[in-house]
Amino acid sequence: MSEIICTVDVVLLTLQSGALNVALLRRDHPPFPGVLALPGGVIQPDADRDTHDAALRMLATKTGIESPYLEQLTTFSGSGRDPRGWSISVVYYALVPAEIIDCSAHPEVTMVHVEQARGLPFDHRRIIEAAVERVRSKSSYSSLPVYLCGESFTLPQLQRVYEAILGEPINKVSFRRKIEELDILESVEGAMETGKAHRPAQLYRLKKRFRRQLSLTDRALVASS
Amino acid sequence: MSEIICTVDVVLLTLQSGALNVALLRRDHPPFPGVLALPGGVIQPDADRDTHDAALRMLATKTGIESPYLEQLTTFSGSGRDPRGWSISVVYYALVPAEIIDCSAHPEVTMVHVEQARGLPFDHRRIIEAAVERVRSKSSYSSLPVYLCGESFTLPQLQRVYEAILGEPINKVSFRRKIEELDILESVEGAMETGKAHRPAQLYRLKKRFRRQLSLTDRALVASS
DNA sequence: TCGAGTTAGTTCATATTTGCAACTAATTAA
DNA sequence: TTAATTAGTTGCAAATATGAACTAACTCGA
Repeated sequence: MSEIICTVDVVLLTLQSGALNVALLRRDHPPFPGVLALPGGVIQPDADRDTHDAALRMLATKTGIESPYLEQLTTFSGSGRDPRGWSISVVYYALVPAEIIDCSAHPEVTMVHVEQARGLPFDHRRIIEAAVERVRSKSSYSSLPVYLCGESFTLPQLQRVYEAILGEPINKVSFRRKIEELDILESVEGAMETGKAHRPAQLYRLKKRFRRQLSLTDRALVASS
Repeated sequence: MSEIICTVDVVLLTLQSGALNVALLRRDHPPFPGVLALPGGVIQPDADRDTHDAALRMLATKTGIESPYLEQLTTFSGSGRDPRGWSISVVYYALVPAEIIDCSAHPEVTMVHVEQARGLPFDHRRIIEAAVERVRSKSSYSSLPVYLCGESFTLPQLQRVYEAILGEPINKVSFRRKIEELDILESVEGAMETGKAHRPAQLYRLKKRFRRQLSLTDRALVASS
C-alpha cells in the first residue's frame, strides 16, 4: 500500500587525533554501489522490534560494534533524498571510544574526519552535520563526551575530549568543578596513568548508573556554542 | 514492497487556565473510530514534500490552524503501536496561543489538560508526555514559551507562562534579565495593558526575526528541570 | 478628591559562581 | 641531583545572580 522507503541510518562518531571522525562504509548495492556512505539500511519489520532495534542491528552487522550510547537524532524524509523514491530515514547517533573501532574485526569500516566527509550520497552530509551539531550542543551541558573515552581515563584526558568537541580551551579549575558537579565519576583506587615524564594523573571510570544515562548541568560549560 | 505504515502525528499545545492543553480529535476511521486521538494521519507521498509538510497539512486540514512554531519531536515506531501492523509515526509539536483555537472554525477540536489526556489510542499518551517533557526542558533555556502568547503581551504575562510550564515561581528580576538577554522583544510604543486596577504594564511583541526562530541562553532560567 | 489596594518596574546590597595566577606534587630524563 | 613537565589545589578578584525593599501608576470606593 505504501510506496515509502523506510530506512535507518547511524552516525557513529569517535574522537581520533583530536577531531570527531565518522564511520563510513562502501555500499554493496544500488543506489550508489561502491560509494562511501553512512551505515544503514531498510527496516525489516520481521527482524526489528522498532527503529532503535534496527539501528543496533545495522551497527552490529555492518560494523561489529555494540555501542553503549545510541540515541535517536531526528528523521529525514522526502522525495529528493533517494533516487528510488519518497523515503524516510530515522537517524541515530552513537559515540564510541576510538579503540573500539580498531578492535572490531570489520576492516571495511572507514573513519573519516567529519569536516572531510564530502561527496556522500543521499543527504548523508547534512545528516552528519546535524549529528555533530547535536553532539556539540549537548556536550556543553552534559556528560555526553565521556562515551568517547575508554573504560578508564584521567581528568586531563577528558578535558581534552571536551575541548576537541567544543572547539575551545576550557579553564582547568572550572572544568574540574563542572565534572565534580555532574557526579558521574569514581576514581579507580591506586590506578594512575604511567610512563609519562611528569606527575601521574588519577584514573577514573564512569559510575555504573551512568553507563547509558547522561547527567546534565543547568549551566553550560562554556559560554558560546 | 514495504509493509510499514508511515504516519505523522502532531502534538498541538496551548496554555489555558495556567496549564498546558493538548488538541485532540475524534477519529473518523478505524482503528479506534470515534475515539479522541492526536491529529495525524498517513503520509501521502504525492501531496507531502516531506514529513514537515505532512505535519502542516494535518494541522491545516484537521484543525484549520497554521502554527508559526512547528518542530519535529522524535519518531515512534514498532509493531506494538498500531493494531494494523508495524508502523512509524514521525511526531511534530506545535505551540499556539489559546486564542487561535477559539478563532479557528473547527469546533471538533477538543482541548484537554495534558495530565488528563488518558485512555488515548496507540502510544499517544507516551507521545504527549515526550512532547511536554521537551517543551519543559527547552523552555528553561530558550524563548520557546513566547509562542504560547498572542501577538503582544506584557512581561508579567510572559513570566506567568514560563512559570506555568516550568511548574515553579521565577524571581522577577532574574526573569526580566534573562528575557533581556534573549533579545527577542521590542516594546509596542505607547501601548500599555489597560483596565486593571494597578499600574499598567508595557506591551511587547516578538522581533520579526524571531517569529519562527528560537533564541537560546547558555544558562537555565531555573536550576531544576 | 483622596487614600487604600494592587501590580509594574527598578535599585541595591548580598551571595554565588567563575576565571586566573600562583602554588605544591610527582614523575622522567639527563 | 636537578631541570622539565604536567597534575592537582588554593585563594582571591571579578563577574553574575538573587531577593528584599523600594518607587510608580493605575482603579475603586468612600
